[in-house]
Amino acid sequence: MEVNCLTLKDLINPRQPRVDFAIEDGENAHKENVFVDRSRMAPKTPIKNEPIDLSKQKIFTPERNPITPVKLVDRQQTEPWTPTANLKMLISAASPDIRDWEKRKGLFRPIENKDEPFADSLQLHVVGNSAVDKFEKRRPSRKQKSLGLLCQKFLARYPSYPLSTEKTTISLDEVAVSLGVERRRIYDIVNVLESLHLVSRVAKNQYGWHGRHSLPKTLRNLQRLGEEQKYEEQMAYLQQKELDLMDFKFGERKKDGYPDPQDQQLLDFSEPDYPSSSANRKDKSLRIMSQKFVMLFLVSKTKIVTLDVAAKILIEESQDTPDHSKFKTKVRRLYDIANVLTSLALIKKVHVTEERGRKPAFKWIGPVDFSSSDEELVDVSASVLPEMKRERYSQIQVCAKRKLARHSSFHTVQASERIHRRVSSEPSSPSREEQGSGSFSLEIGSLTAVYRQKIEDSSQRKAFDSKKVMPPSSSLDPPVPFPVHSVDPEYCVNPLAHQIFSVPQTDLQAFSTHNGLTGPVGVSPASAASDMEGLKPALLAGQPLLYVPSTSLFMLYGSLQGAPSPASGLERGSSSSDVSAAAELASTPTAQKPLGEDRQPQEDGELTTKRQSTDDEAGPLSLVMPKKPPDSTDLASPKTLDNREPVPLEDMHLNGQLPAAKEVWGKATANSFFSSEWGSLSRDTEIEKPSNENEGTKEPSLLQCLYLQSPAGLNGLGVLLPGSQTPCAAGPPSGPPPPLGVPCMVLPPSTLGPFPVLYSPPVARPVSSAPGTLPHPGPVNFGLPGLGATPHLLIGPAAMVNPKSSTVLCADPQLQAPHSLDQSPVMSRSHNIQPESPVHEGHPGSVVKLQQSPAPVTPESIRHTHRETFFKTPGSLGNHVLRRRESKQLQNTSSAQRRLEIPSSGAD
DNA sequence: TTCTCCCGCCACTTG
DNA sequence: CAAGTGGCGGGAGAA
Repeated sequence: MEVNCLTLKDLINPRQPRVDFAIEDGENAHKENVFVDRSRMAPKTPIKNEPIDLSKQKIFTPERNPITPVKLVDRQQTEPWTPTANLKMLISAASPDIRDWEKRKGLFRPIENKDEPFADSLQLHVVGNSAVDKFEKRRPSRKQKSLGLLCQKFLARYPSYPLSTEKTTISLDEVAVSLGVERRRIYDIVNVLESLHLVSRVAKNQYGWHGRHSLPKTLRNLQRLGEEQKYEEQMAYLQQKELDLMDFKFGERKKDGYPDPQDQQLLDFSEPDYPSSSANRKDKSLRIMSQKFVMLFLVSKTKIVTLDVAAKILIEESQDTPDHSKFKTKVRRLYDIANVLTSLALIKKVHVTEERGRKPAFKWIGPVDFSSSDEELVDVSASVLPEMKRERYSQIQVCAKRKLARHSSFHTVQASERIHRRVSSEPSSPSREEQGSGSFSLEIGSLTAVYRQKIEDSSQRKAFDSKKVMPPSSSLDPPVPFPVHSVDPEYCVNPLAHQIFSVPQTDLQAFSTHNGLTGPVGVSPASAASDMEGLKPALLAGQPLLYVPSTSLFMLYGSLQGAPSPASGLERGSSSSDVSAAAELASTPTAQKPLGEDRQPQEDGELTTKRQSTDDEAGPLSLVMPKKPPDSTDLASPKTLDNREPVPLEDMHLNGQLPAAKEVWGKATANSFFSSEWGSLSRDTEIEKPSNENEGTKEPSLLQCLYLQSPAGLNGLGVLLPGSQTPCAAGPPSGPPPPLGVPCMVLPPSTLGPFPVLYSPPVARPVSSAPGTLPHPGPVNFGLPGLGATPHLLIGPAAMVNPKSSTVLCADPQLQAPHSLDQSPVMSRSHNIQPESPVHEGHPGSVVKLQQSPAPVTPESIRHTHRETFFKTPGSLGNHVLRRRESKQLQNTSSAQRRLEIPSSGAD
């Protein structure tokens, strides 16, 4: 006990150097090492250990914790506890996840290494100081206990796209125990997930896991509801109004402009209405809030929602008195929701800088375009929001209409004025949408303007500087230098979505700025930042690199507009310049995509979808990142994989993407965004694959693709194909080293010009037995040799790739095929082979597709991340994975899939 | 200081 | 009535 106390003190006063420690340090080092190892062992110990709350961990001392046998042992060994040792122990005992996470960060190693070899006095100090600090870092921090991280862990437990056959039930108790948190926290997660229909309550303490199959529908529905509710207008109104927190703080409602009580009532479609009949409101409160919150994003053209605005809207709807406390409470809830949504890769944190200052906000990074036929919408509406009965729905609609009627005029005028004032200068001519809708479109006028500016402004840099929306400087969003492979690290992180991310110009610029990327691609400073960060790196590793010439592409892109793409092109068609147009599309889902995107042409769906949401992104370049392919590892290593379920999304994406890509290219339309997810998802949903095989096939979708839209006419596109790729497509596993990482890249020379890119594949990947490993982020290096106009890029993944990996890749194609099932096998193939596809050759659009190699060798952790979930935390994942394995259902399935996959590769 | 948001009390629901 | 749910907001870690 005493020792422990000392330790704590030490922690508190790290500075105090102790001679004792000095000596001990050496020991500690060893101990630590040992400890670490044990910790690893620990996971195997009954999960029960985990149950301990992280929060409690702080308090608990080894002695107190009889639970973990490990500790006892450790303790004995390490009698001379040093703060470090203590911390380590605590941490390890606390949660394997954390442990892993930290390990990944490399905290331990450095320390350990240092300690062991040198037991210098210096070290002593070091230990006393830095070491302690480090330990503290290790100590479960608030971040580590964050709902977002917890949610990731939670999500990691279940397949994003479970087979129809597999019915996964979630036991709240079990989950709480396994995740080491109290059930209350699980409710928070589950409620949000439920709002999106990812889960549904089955019985007491039991939820059913549905996965993301219906997510597109749900979002579509929400979007529609949001539109009906005129959330966009409300947002614009609030913004314009600039209701400050002040208003709420003081509990004063502004008279001016503010809707009178009556109006509010009209506005309040929510509370009373939503909670379906009998259900108590409370029950659904968080769910409803979540849905509304999502709606705000979906209707927002900028796809950015500031918390204050969201909170205000919620307060209004709830008819709560707008006092400060209410506001705070709402904001808290919004954070809770946001954390979950972030874990789902649907939103990311950003900050909006306005006149008033910087405001916390979130940006929608999930699928943007779910437009579909009306009928679907209708159907969906019913299914998606169970709580919301149709009646309600109709009521809501009515309310919304009324609301609009009342507010619109008022709203419009003021908002418009204000916005104009801010933005007026904006160069871009208002898209018809904007004009049509009036100022609303400007909801975040400044932002919009900024983005627009960016787009239009040839000098992107300026735009960049001026841009008001910035990625959170903090952890999540470091303005990443061009994201290497994943466009935006943040985005990348989310790979979940596999969504296609457009590359913001800013990013591009930044990228350009950086002459070359070196080092692990994935690792960006950003990664370091947040909890997510830790994960990011892993993700990155798997992902391919993308290089996008910023400006040039941009410019080109703009020019391209002209050529509308036929089919799916509809949405895209507006392409280029019309960011706004795109926005429109986004906003008005229904009409636009009448085509039956769903099934058949997944392509369509995909194509349709992702236009980039907003202006900002409007950039011509769109990157499509399918989620990371399920890791090669998955494929490769059966073990690791098993836990997770497959990652259908990816597959889907791939399939979809390819086709889409083709179309795009063919059409020469510049921007095409697809969300393969959606398209794929829907398919999945529809088509459920009963057999593991199918899943297995899905997994293959490892590939990540980047699309750079290039102007339609680019003939000059430089395409780089890893030689291996083709082969891969062919599928011979063993063949020449398959190109894992990036099968091919097509870059318009012009664009590239500015950026010579070197892509050095990660050097040898760890040869780990693990199969296809993508080059981790680390390995990839970009250099800027001055490439000429000629094809700038090169990717040489193939060389890098291990044969194994290659296999994986090959396997992927096959796997993918299944997805493509819906479509044609050809599609699947094509995507693999893309280079081969005609599109590549002739098409103007420059597309860069990178397939990622799946991945990481080792790891489960990685794989997990990449896979469906993408949840960032790689580290944590690892543990989870293990746990997962334990978990029955999932494991089995996944394992099966894995197996299948492997074979497939073998077949190749 | 502000932003975040964990934590857990306690009221409401449900079985 | 006990257990399950989850609203709510204090208060503290992070930035």
